[in-house]
Amino acid sequence: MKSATDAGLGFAAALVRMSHLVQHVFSDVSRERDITPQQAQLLCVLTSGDAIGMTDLSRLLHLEKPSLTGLVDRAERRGFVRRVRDGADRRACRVELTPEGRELAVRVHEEIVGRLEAMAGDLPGEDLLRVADTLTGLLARTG
Amino acid sequence: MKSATDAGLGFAAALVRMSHLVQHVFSDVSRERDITPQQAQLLCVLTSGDAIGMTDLSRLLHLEKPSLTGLVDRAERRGFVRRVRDGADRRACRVELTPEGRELAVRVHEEIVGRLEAMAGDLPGEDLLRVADTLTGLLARTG
DNA sequence: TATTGTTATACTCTATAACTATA
DNA sequence: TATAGTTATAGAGTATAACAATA
Repeated sequence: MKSATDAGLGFAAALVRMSHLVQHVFSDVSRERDITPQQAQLLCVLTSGDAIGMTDLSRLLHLEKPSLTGLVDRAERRGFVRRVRDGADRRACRVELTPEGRELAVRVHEEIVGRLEAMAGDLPGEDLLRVADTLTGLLARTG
Repeated sequence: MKSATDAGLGFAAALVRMSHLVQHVFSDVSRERDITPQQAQLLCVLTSGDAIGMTDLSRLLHLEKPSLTGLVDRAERRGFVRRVRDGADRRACRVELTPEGRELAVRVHEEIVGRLEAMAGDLPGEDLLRVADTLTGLLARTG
Protein backbone atom coordinates (compact mmCIF):
# COMPACT_ATOMS: atom_id res chain seq x y z
CA MET A 1 0.00 0.00 0.00
CA LYS A 2 2.80 2.41 0.83
CA SER A 3 5.41 0.76 -1.32
CA ALA A 4 5.88 3.74 -3.60
CA THR A 5 7.02 6.01 -0.85
CA ASP A 6 8.77 3.38 1.21
CA ALA A 7 10.70 1.28 -1.27
CA GLY A 8 10.40 3.17 -4.52
CA LEU A 9 10.11 6.75 -5.67
CA GLY A 10 7.53 9.32 -4.74
CA PHE A 11 5.07 10.41 -7.40
CA ALA A 12 6.94 13.58 -8.36
CA ALA A 13 10.37 11.93 -8.28
CA ALA A 14 9.10 9.17 -10.53
CA LEU A 15 7.77 11.74 -13.00
CA VAL A 16 11.07 13.62 -13.02
CA ARG A 17 13.12 10.51 -13.66
CA MET A 18 10.68 9.33 -16.30
CA SER A 19 10.90 12.73 -17.93
CA HIS A 20 14.67 12.43 -18.20
CA LEU A 21 14.29 9.02 -19.75
CA VAL A 22 11.84 10.35 -22.32
CA GLN A 23 14.25 13.19 -23.10
CA HIS A 24 17.01 10.67 -23.73
CA VAL A 25 14.77 8.78 -26.12
CA PHE A 26 14.07 12.03 -27.94
CA SER A 27 17.81 12.76 -28.11
CA ASP A 28 18.70 9.31 -29.40
CA VAL A 29 16.00 9.21 -32.07
CA SER A 30 16.76 12.78 -33.16
CA ARG A 31 20.44 12.01 -33.45
CA GLU A 32 19.75 9.02 -35.68
CA ARG A 33 17.58 11.18 -37.96
CA ASP A 34 20.16 13.97 -37.98
CA ILE A 35 17.93 16.57 -36.40
CA THR A 36 18.04 18.28 -33.01
CA PRO A 37 15.67 17.30 -30.19
CA GLN A 38 14.08 20.74 -30.45
CA GLN A 39 13.38 20.22 -34.12
CA ALA A 40 11.89 16.83 -33.29
CA GLN A 41 9.60 18.44 -30.76
CA LEU A 42 8.57 21.10 -33.26
CA LEU A 43 7.74 18.42 -35.83
CA CYS A 44 5.72 16.42 -33.30
CA VAL A 45 3.68 19.45 -32.28
CA LEU A 46 2.95 20.29 -35.89
CA THR A 47 1.80 16.73 -36.66
CA SER A 48 -1.07 17.05 -34.27
CA GLY A 49 -3.03 19.64 -36.15
CA ASP A 50 -3.26 22.27 -38.78
CA ALA A 51 -0.99 25.19 -39.53
CA ILE A 52 -0.44 27.31 -36.45
CA GLY A 53 0.63 30.87 -35.80
CA MET A 54 3.95 31.81 -34.23
CA THR A 55 2.38 33.18 -31.06
CA ASP A 56 0.38 30.04 -30.37
CA LEU A 57 3.35 27.88 -31.26
CA SER A 58 5.59 29.75 -28.86
CA ARG A 59 3.07 29.11 -26.10
CA LEU A 60 2.87 25.42 -26.94
CA LEU A 61 6.63 25.02 -26.97
CA HIS A 62 7.17 27.30 -23.98
CA LEU A 63 9.55 29.48 -25.98
CA GLU A 64 9.91 33.23 -26.31
CA LYS A 65 8.99 34.40 -29.77
CA PRO A 66 12.50 35.30 -30.94
CA SER A 67 13.66 31.80 -29.96
CA LEU A 68 10.87 30.30 -32.01
CA THR A 69 11.73 32.52 -34.99
CA GLY A 70 15.19 30.99 -35.06
CA LEU A 71 13.93 27.44 -34.58
CA VAL A 72 11.44 27.81 -37.43
CA ASP A 73 14.08 29.53 -39.57
CA ARG A 74 16.41 26.56 -39.28
CA ALA A 75 13.63 24.02 -39.79
CA GLU A 76 12.46 25.94 -42.85
CA ARG A 77 15.99 26.11 -44.21
CA ARG A 78 16.17 22.33 -43.96
CA GLY A 79 12.82 21.97 -45.73
CA PHE A 80 10.79 20.51 -42.84
CA VAL A 81 8.31 23.36 -42.39
CA ARG A 82 7.13 26.41 -44.25
CA ARG A 83 5.56 29.73 -43.31
CA VAL A 84 2.30 30.57 -45.04
CA ARG A 85 0.82 34.03 -44.92
CA ASP A 86 -2.40 34.41 -43.01
CA GLY A 87 -5.17 35.64 -45.27
CA ALA A 88 -7.09 37.44 -42.56
CA ASP A 89 -4.25 39.16 -40.66
CA ARG A 90 -1.43 40.50 -42.75
CA ARG A 91 0.93 40.65 -39.77
CA ALA A 92 0.59 36.95 -39.03
CA CYS A 93 1.90 33.77 -40.59
CA ARG A 94 1.13 30.17 -39.90
CA VAL A 95 3.66 27.37 -39.76
CA GLU A 96 2.94 24.02 -41.37
CA LEU A 97 4.82 20.84 -42.23
CA THR A 98 6.09 20.26 -45.74
CA PRO A 99 5.43 16.78 -47.16
CA GLU A 100 9.03 15.81 -46.32
CA GLY A 101 8.63 17.28 -42.85
CA ARG A 102 5.45 15.32 -42.29
CA GLU A 103 7.06 12.07 -43.35
CA LEU A 104 9.99 12.69 -41.03
CA ALA A 105 7.67 13.68 -38.19
CA VAL A 106 5.66 10.48 -38.51
CA ARG A 107 8.80 8.36 -38.47
CA VAL A 108 10.29 10.15 -35.49
CA HIS A 109 7.03 9.91 -33.60
CA GLU A 110 6.62 6.21 -34.32
CA GLU A 111 10.19 5.48 -33.32
CA ILE A 112 9.83 7.34 -30.02
CA VAL A 113 6.54 5.67 -29.18
CA GLY A 114 7.97 2.30 -30.18
CA ARG A 115 10.95 2.61 -27.88
CA LEU A 116 8.87 3.73 -24.94
CA GLU A 117 6.45 0.88 -25.38
CA ALA A 118 9.32 -1.55 -25.77
CA MET A 119 10.67 -0.39 -22.43
CA ALA A 120 7.31 -1.14 -20.87
CA GLY A 121 7.16 -4.46 -22.65
CA ASP A 122 7.02 -6.90 -19.78
CA LEU A 123 4.92 -4.79 -17.45
CA PRO A 124 1.26 -5.78 -17.12
CA GLY A 125 -0.85 -4.01 -19.72
CA GLU A 126 -3.43 -3.23 -17.11
CA ASP A 127 -0.90 -1.22 -15.12
CA LEU A 128 0.09 0.74 -18.19
CA LEU A 129 -3.52 1.57 -18.96
CA ARG A 130 -3.99 2.85 -15.45
CA VAL A 131 -0.85 4.99 -15.71
CA ALA A 132 -2.02 6.41 -19.03
CA ASP A 133 -5.44 7.15 -17.59
CA THR A 134 -4.11 8.86 -14.51
CA LEU A 135 -1.60 10.95 -16.47
CA THR A 136 -4.24 11.84 -19.04
CA GLY A 137 -6.47 13.07 -16.26
CA LEU A 138 -3.67 15.14 -14.81
CA LEU A 139 -2.73 16.60 -18.19
CA ALA A 140 -6.32 17.46 -18.99
CA ARG A 141 -6.46 19.79 -15.99
CA THR A 142 -2.97 21.22 -16.28
CA GLY A 143 -1.69 21.69 -19.78
CA MET B 1 -11.31 -0.97 -19.38
CA LYS B 2 -10.10 0.43 -22.68
CA SER B 3 -10.60 4.05 -21.81
CA ALA B 4 -6.94 4.98 -22.09
CA THR B 5 -6.65 4.01 -25.71
CA ASP B 6 -10.17 4.98 -26.71
CA ALA B 7 -10.84 8.29 -25.04
CA GLY B 8 -7.46 9.31 -23.65
CA LEU B 9 -3.83 8.99 -24.60
CA GLY B 10 -1.84 5.83 -25.12
CA PHE B 11 0.84 4.96 -22.63
CA ALA B 12 3.74 6.36 -24.65
CA ALA B 13 1.86 9.49 -25.69
CA ALA B 14 0.96 10.16 -22.08
CA LEU B 15 4.60 9.82 -21.06
CA VAL B 16 5.72 12.19 -23.80
CA ARG B 17 3.21 14.85 -22.86
CA MET B 18 3.99 14.43 -19.19
CA SER B 19 7.66 14.78 -19.98
CA HIS B 20 7.05 18.12 -21.68
CA LEU B 21 5.10 19.28 -18.68
CA VAL B 22 7.94 18.31 -16.35
CA GLN B 23 10.39 20.15 -18.59
CA HIS B 24 8.25 23.28 -18.36
CA VAL B 25 8.27 23.04 -14.60
CA PHE B 26 12.05 22.75 -14.68
CA SER B 27 12.23 25.80 -16.96
CA ASP B 28 9.96 27.89 -14.81
CA VAL B 29 11.66 27.07 -11.54
CA SER B 30 15.12 27.54 -13.06
CA ARG B 31 14.13 30.90 -14.44
CA GLU B 32 12.94 32.07 -11.05
CA ARG B 33 16.23 31.02 -9.49
CA ASP B 34 18.24 32.62 -12.29
CA ILE B 35 19.85 29.42 -13.50
CA THR B 36 19.46 27.42 -16.69
CA PRO B 37 17.44 24.18 -16.79
CA GLN B 38 20.65 22.31 -17.53
CA GLN B 39 22.27 23.74 -14.43
CA ALA B 40 19.20 22.74 -12.42
CA GLN B 41 19.47 19.20 -13.70
CA LEU B 42 23.17 19.11 -12.83
CA LEU B 43 22.43 20.29 -9.31
CA CYS B 44 19.67 17.71 -8.89
CA VAL B 45 21.91 14.86 -10.01
CA LEU B 46 24.65 15.97 -7.63
CA THR B 47 22.25 16.14 -4.68
CA SER B 48 21.60 12.44 -4.87
CA GLY B 49 25.02 11.26 -3.86
CA ASP B 50 28.67 11.90 -3.36
CA ALA B 51 31.22 13.58 -5.58
CA ILE B 52 31.24 11.99 -9.02
CA GLY B 53 33.72 11.83 -11.86
CA MET B 54 33.22 13.59 -15.19
CA THR B 55 32.89 10.37 -17.15
CA ASP B 56 30.16 8.98 -14.92
CA LEU B 57 28.44 12.35 -14.84
CA SER B 58 28.43 12.59 -18.61
CA ARG B 59 26.74 9.18 -18.77
CA LEU B 60 24.14 10.20 -16.19
CA LEU B 61 23.33 13.44 -18.00
CA HIS B 62 23.54 11.86 -21.46
CA LEU B 63 26.13 14.44 -22.53
CA GLU B 64 29.41 14.15 -24.42
CA LYS B 65 32.36 14.96 -22.20
CA PRO B 66 33.26 18.30 -23.79
CA SER B 67 29.66 19.45 -23.28
CA LEU B 68 29.90 18.50 -19.64
CA THR B 69 33.22 20.30 -19.24
CA GLY B 70 31.52 23.52 -20.28
CA LEU B 71 28.47 22.95 -18.11
CA VAL B 72 30.64 22.30 -15.05
CA ASP B 73 32.87 25.25 -15.93
CA ARG B 74 29.92 27.62 -15.88
CA ALA B 75 28.45 26.10 -12.73
CA GLU B 76 31.83 26.32 -11.05
CA ARG B 77 32.26 29.93 -12.13
CA ARG B 78 28.95 30.71 -10.45
CA GLY B 79 30.02 28.94 -7.29
CA PHE B 80 27.53 26.06 -7.35
CA VAL B 81 29.98 23.16 -7.77
CA ARG B 82 33.68 22.52 -7.45
CA ARG B 83 36.15 20.05 -8.94
CA VAL B 84 38.21 18.08 -6.43
CA ARG B 85 41.25 16.11 -7.48
CA ASP B 86 40.95 12.35 -7.23
CA GLY B 87 43.55 10.97 -4.84
CA ALA B 88 43.86 7.60 -6.55
CA ASP B 89 43.91 8.66 -10.23
CA ARG B 90 45.79 11.83 -11.06
CA ARG B 91 43.99 12.21 -14.38
CA ALA B 92 40.56 12.29 -12.79
CA CYS B 93 38.55 14.79 -10.85
CA ARG B 94 35.27 14.52 -9.04
CA VAL B 95 32.53 17.13 -9.06
CA GLU B 96 30.70 18.05 -5.89
CA LEU B 97 28.27 20.69 -4.71
CA THR B 98 29.49 23.69 -2.77
CA PRO B 99 27.44 24.60 0.32
CA GLU B 100 25.73 27.34 -1.68
CA GLY B 101 25.13 24.91 -4.52
CA ARG B 102 23.62 22.38 -2.18
CA GLU B 103 21.28 24.94 -0.68
CA LEU B 104 20.15 26.04 -4.14
CA ALA B 105 19.77 22.43 -5.26
CA VAL B 106 17.54 21.58 -2.33
CA ARG B 107 15.34 24.60 -2.96
CA VAL B 108 15.04 23.92 -6.67
CA HIS B 109 14.26 20.28 -6.04
CA GLU B 110 11.62 21.06 -3.42
CA GLU B 111 10.00 23.64 -5.66
CA ILE B 112 9.82 21.25 -8.60
CA VAL B 113 8.42 18.41 -6.51
CA GLY B 114 5.99 20.79 -4.88
CA ARG B 115 4.60 22.02 -8.19
CA LEU B 116 4.22 18.53 -9.60
CA GLU B 117 2.42 17.34 -6.50
CA ALA B 118 0.20 20.41 -6.53
CA MET B 119 -0.81 19.56 -10.08
CA ALA B 120 -1.82 16.12 -8.93
CA GLY B 121 -3.60 17.60 -5.94
CA ASP B 122 -7.15 16.49 -6.49
CA LEU B 123 -6.38 13.11 -7.99
CA PRO B 124 -6.88 10.08 -5.72
CA GLY B 125 -3.72 9.34 -3.78
CA GLU B 126 -4.13 5.68 -4.49
CA ASP B 127 -3.88 6.32 -8.24
CA LEU B 128 -0.73 8.35 -7.76
CA LEU B 129 0.87 5.59 -5.72
CA ARG B 130 0.10 3.10 -8.46
CA VAL B 131 1.59 5.40 -11.10
CA ALA B 132 4.72 5.89 -9.02
CA ASP B 133 5.03 2.14 -8.50
CA THR B 134 4.61 1.30 -12.16
CA LEU B 135 7.06 3.97 -13.29
CA THR B 136 9.54 2.95 -10.62
CA GLY B 137 9.38 -0.60 -11.90
CA LEU B 138 9.94 0.56 -15.44
CA LEU B 139 12.84 2.80 -14.46
CA ALA B 140 14.49 0.06 -12.46
CA ARG B 141 14.81 -2.10 -15.54
CA THR B 142 15.71 0.66 -17.97
CA GLY B 143 17.99 3.31 -16.62
C1' DT C 1 -2.44 51.50 -28.44
C1' DA C 2 -1.97 46.65 -28.79
C1' DT C 3 -0.48 42.68 -31.28
C1' DT C 4 2.37 39.77 -34.72
C1' DG C 5 6.49 38.67 -35.87
C1' DT C 6 11.48 39.82 -36.79
C1' DT C 7 16.24 41.72 -35.95
C1' DA C 8 20.23 42.63 -32.99
C1' DT C 9 22.96 40.94 -29.49
C1' DA C 10 24.87 38.06 -25.98
C1' DC C 11 25.14 34.00 -23.74
C1' DT C 12 24.45 28.97 -22.94
C1' DC C 13 24.30 24.32 -24.74
C1' DT C 14 26.03 20.70 -27.58
C1' DA C 15 28.84 17.91 -30.65
C1' DT C 16 33.19 16.45 -33.28
C1' DA C 17 38.08 16.43 -33.63
C1' DA C 18 42.38 16.98 -31.67
C1' DC C 19 45.00 17.33 -27.66
C1' DT C 20 47.50 16.52 -22.75
C1' DA C 21 48.41 13.83 -18.97
C1' DT C 22 48.15 9.71 -16.56
C1' DA C 23 47.27 4.64 -16.25
C1' DT D 1 47.47 1.43 -25.82
C1' DA D 2 43.65 2.98 -23.29
C1' DT D 3 41.36 6.23 -20.28
C1' DA D 4 40.17 10.97 -17.90
C1' DG D 5 39.53 15.22 -18.95
C1' DT D 6 40.32 19.62 -21.61
C1' DT D 7 40.77 22.83 -25.67
C1' DA D 8 39.36 24.45 -30.21
C1' DT D 9 35.75 25.28 -33.13
C1' DA D 10 31.24 25.56 -35.09
C1' DG D 11 26.55 25.51 -34.93
C1' DA D 12 22.04 25.36 -32.45
C1' DG D 13 19.12 27.02 -28.71
C1' DT D 14 17.50 30.72 -25.73
C1' DA D 15 16.41 35.26 -23.72
C1' DT D 16 16.03 40.48 -23.54
C1' DA D 17 15.54 44.76 -25.87
C1' DA D 18 14.37 47.26 -29.74
C1' DC D 19 12.03 47.38 -33.98
C1' DA D 20 8.50 47.20 -38.20
C1' DA D 21 4.08 46.41 -39.86
C1' DT D 22 -0.58 45.79 -39.15
C1' DA D 23 -4.85 45.74 -36.30
